Amino acid sequence: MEIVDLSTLPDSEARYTEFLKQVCEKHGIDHAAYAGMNPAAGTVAGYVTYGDDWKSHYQDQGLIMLDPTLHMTKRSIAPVDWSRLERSDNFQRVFRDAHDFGLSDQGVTIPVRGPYGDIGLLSATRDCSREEWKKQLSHVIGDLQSMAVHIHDTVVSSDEVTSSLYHPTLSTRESEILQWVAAGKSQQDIGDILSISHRTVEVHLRSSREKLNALTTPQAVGRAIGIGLISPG
Amino acid sequence: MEIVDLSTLPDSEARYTEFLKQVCEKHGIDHAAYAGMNPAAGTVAGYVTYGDDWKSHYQDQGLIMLDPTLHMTKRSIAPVDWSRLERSDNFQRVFRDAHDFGLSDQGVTIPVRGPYGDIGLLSATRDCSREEWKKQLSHVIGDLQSMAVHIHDTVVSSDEVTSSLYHPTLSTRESEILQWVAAGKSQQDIGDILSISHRTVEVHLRSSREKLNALTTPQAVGRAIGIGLISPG
DNA sequence: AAAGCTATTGGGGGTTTCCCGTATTTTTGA
DNA sequence: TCAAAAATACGGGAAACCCCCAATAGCTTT
Repeated sequence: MEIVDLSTLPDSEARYTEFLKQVCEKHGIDHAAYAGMNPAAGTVAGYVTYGDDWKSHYQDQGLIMLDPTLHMTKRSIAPVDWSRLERSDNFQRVFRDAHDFGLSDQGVTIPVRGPYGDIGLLSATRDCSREEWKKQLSHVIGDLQSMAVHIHDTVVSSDEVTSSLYHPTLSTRESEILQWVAAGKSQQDIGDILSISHRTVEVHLRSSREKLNALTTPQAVGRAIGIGLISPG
Repeated sequence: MEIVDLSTLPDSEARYTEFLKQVCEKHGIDHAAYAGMNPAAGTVAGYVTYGDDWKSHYQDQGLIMLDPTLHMTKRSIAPVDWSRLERSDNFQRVFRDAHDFGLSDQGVTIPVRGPYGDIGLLSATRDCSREEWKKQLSHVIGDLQSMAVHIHDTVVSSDEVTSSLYHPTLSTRESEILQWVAAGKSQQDIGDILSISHRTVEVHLRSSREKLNALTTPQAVGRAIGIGLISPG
């Protein structure tokens, strides 16, 4: 397998879509799409080979908020065949529209995770018979997996916006206190444990929330666990 | 590519090493190793095809604490060829010993991440010429990547199954509401979203806490994520 | 039919958290 | 080197959360 080195292509958004097109041609796929997201930073970046009409429709209708090929697959470790999503209401909703734009509801999405909570999703879709799709998938899934890793690795290491918000580094006190919170302690408890005021505990929790871009402490705890900064207590 | 379904093999630790052996045979690899870890909790589970002599040496010398094929690769997104680790002091130290046990210092490690901060590392090693290794790697890297995902997915979900007997079952509403809490919503927000009273939301949260044996909601969120009942929002 | 679980709503009141400040020390960057 | 930023620390007051209680309804199990 030869990997097209993304870092050697001209430096612009176009190189990613160009890469996706090459993946399509190589493996006989109709369309490919990549979505890179950083939940802790709240950022999403997407590159697709779809037509502009579908792209604008997708954008206008806010389908990104309910697209199950994003929100279901991002919780998975292994690739997810879209046939496993068919029962979802949102799936019906998104792909009922997609049909009007000549897009198939047959595809697969491959999740890739980085060490800081970042998630990459590479999707491939093709309009053909079920049997043909299954056969094709078994042949190219390994390659697609490598492609997914490659593009995600390149995007997160090159995207300046992402990389600036990339490292949510918690201070010693912050992760220490957040760990106690995950262990079920109150701010007063933690203050007693660390021999500081419970007011101070609250300040550290606040800055932890800000760094993790979390609205509430429970959300911050969840994200910190997801990233691996703390463990469930 | 045909994937050996791990879940159909006899239920024991042996099936993982058996799987690794099959990977070796299929791709002409000397040895394969898998390490599943929870970095925040500091727990590591490993399955290897190495001989018992090396295993005990590795254990006795505490090489797990400094093995760069674990600690360097777990920060990477893409597969790491061990040639990139050669400059590390710890690499020299670990593999100087390895040579005495007939193990090669030529290999690759593939990192895989799950949604709960869990990390799986699949390593493959072979004693041959540099050129031969590079050529072989380019052919099998896609398959290895799929294998890495497959084994990590299986290990993680089987751990869930084994521990699910000891874990509670949340009702639909409870997990639904807990998921919204993990997404940073307040009780009032959730009540509006679900079109129910915020008092009802609080009741469900309370029963969730009781079922999860959690003192606080943040702890409940953390545990639910750790168990896999919800995902970080 | 009664018991048990889930889902729903509400009152009252204590507890906890959260947002607004201020201040000192340490670290970082220009 | 010196200023800016971050980390650490503390407090008042408002908002949110949590605990005790009671009540209704649907649905499954015994």
